[in-house]
Amino acid sequence: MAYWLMKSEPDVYGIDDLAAEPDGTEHWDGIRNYQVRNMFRDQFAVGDQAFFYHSNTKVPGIVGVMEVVSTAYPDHTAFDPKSGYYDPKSDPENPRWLMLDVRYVRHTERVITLAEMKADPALSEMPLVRRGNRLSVIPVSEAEWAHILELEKRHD
DNA sequence: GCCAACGTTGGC
DNA sequence: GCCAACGTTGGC
Repeated sequence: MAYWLMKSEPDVYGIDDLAAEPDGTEHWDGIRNYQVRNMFRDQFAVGDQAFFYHSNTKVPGIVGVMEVVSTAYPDHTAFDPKSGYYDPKSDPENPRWLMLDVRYVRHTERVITLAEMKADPALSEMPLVRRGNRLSVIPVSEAEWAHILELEKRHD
């Protein structure tokens, strides 16, 4: 089983939106980056766990946990000219972009902020805290996953 | 709102 | 196939 961190802007789609979905399940669409698409295609498996991360917000950080509940399949928003994610170079005969389904597991007890993860030597190898990283889906090692869950229990 | 970093596009 | 221009991401 693998672990992931998946970013979303709370103004667009946040952890509360996922929690409110029927069965807490929704597709993770709109990925338009080849590295992420390849991770979806080659590395994601049903049962994987993922952190829900709020980006582009006042206090960026991890706000929840979710579970991967499907393998990757074509992202239909790419076929829809009315969608903000429309990509004329993707068509149903030869889909360029993929999405998959995730299910809400829980909110974290508190926001585990980017600032504290950056300051933590145990997490210094995470692409999340590395300069210039722009991926919206990031692999997390088992050790990092466990460490972040420990961080969650710390309260100042 | 600014801007650094980086991916993509397209002319040549 | 190079690379400048452009667009996007996302922290601050």
